[in-house]
Amino acid sequence: MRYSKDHKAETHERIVKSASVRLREGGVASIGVADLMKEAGLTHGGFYAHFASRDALIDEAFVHAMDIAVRRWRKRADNAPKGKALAAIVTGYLTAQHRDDVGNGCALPALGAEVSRTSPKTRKAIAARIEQMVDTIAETMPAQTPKAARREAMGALATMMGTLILARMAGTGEFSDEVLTAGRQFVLNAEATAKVRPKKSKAATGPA
Amino acid sequence: MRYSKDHKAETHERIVKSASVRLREGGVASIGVADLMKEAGLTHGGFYAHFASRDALIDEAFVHAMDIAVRRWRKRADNAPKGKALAAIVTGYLTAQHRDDVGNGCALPALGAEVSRTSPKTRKAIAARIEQMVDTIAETMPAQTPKAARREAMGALATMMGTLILARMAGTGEFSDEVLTAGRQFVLNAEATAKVRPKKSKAATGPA
DNA sequence: TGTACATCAGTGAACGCGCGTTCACTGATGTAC
DNA sequence: TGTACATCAGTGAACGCGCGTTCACTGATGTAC
Repeated sequence: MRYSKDHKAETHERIVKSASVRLREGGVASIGVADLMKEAGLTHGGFYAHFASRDALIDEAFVHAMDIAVRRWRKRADNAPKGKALAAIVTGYLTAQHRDDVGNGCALPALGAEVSRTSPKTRKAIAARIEQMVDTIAETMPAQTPKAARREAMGALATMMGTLILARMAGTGEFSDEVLTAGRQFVLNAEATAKVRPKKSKAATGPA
Repeated sequence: MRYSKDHKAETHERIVKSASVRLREGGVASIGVADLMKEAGLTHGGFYAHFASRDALIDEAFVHAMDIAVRRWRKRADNAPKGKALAAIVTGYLTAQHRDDVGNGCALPALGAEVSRTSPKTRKAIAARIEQMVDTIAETMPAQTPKAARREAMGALATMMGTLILARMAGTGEFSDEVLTAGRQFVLNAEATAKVRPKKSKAATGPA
């Protein structure tokens, strides 16, 4: 072998990593083989020693971005103070900094719509990772039934990513900041209700 | 003139309309000049009698998609039963049908991430329309202060669009359906809390 | 230990396709007389 | 009312650029002897 035994694997990973940043920043269209190789300090011809095609790289970049996101959610869940984990998570997630750094931010708001245009295999891999995120958040939820915790986690996750997207659509001004604030409040409000209420929320067997 | 006086305007609108559907369905990358003109029953050369460039059309298509969305929110708000408007809106918005018909669905979840890649001018136009949506929803909110209603509306809007995106990322199976259900519950939970609580939610001056 | 050979990550020129854009032309209709 | 002319939405061939992909080649290193 020309280089140390895992030199190739390292190069491969370097390409996938920078692809996953660009993917989040500029979408699939922003990924160019030549650009990416240049960023990795190589020339474009060598690309095909690592990937069967541009599409194959894109699939990997999607999954990689999701993997990073899963890891981060787990970290957030682990680090959060017992009892008010969600508050800590939301506060850390819905920040102006996160809004303004798409490339290094969460994969969910960045990739959202583009996911449906990937291969079925990749879509499955992505769905599996979303489930992992949901489960991770659900663990931090104050008891209830496991199913209720899962529902709450899904709602919170959807609100967090939705808020970030909406804030990004709104730009970087006052209005956008207000969206972030509203999103934080909204998650915490919903959780407060869930904590207070009895298990079922459907029928008129509520407290009143 | 060759055709009736507003024939050109009609053709123009037809192109923009089908572009806005494709835009939501497949993103900016899916918009091809030749394809679009064919869809309008014309040949590609005529395109430049209507638009300065492909980018100019894309800008128009973005704004058009947002306009449709604004109009729909207003309709929903107007048609909703007094007192439980949000429930009606959420139930109508977070459906499997809406999830599965991206091209004719709401612009927010479909365009999300791509908005930041449009021209500053278009981004401003989009932000203005988001504000209109927020105001429309805020009107349906049970009193409180106007500011609180606005916040609630933003949170609800973010949750609805976020849920739709998350459900789409999750595919079309059971898991995805569960996401929709969770999103509906989450919005209603948050609203229930807001209704019950006194104005301020910051300090420890709460009910307990 | 030193030398010849094999390997293979990486090079860079070249290819070819898709697609946005241009342009000379067409022909149906409105207008001037 | 009829005829000649001007207009301009639309046509379709052609251009050219960007970019993914291919391929013959390189040269540094590991391995065999």
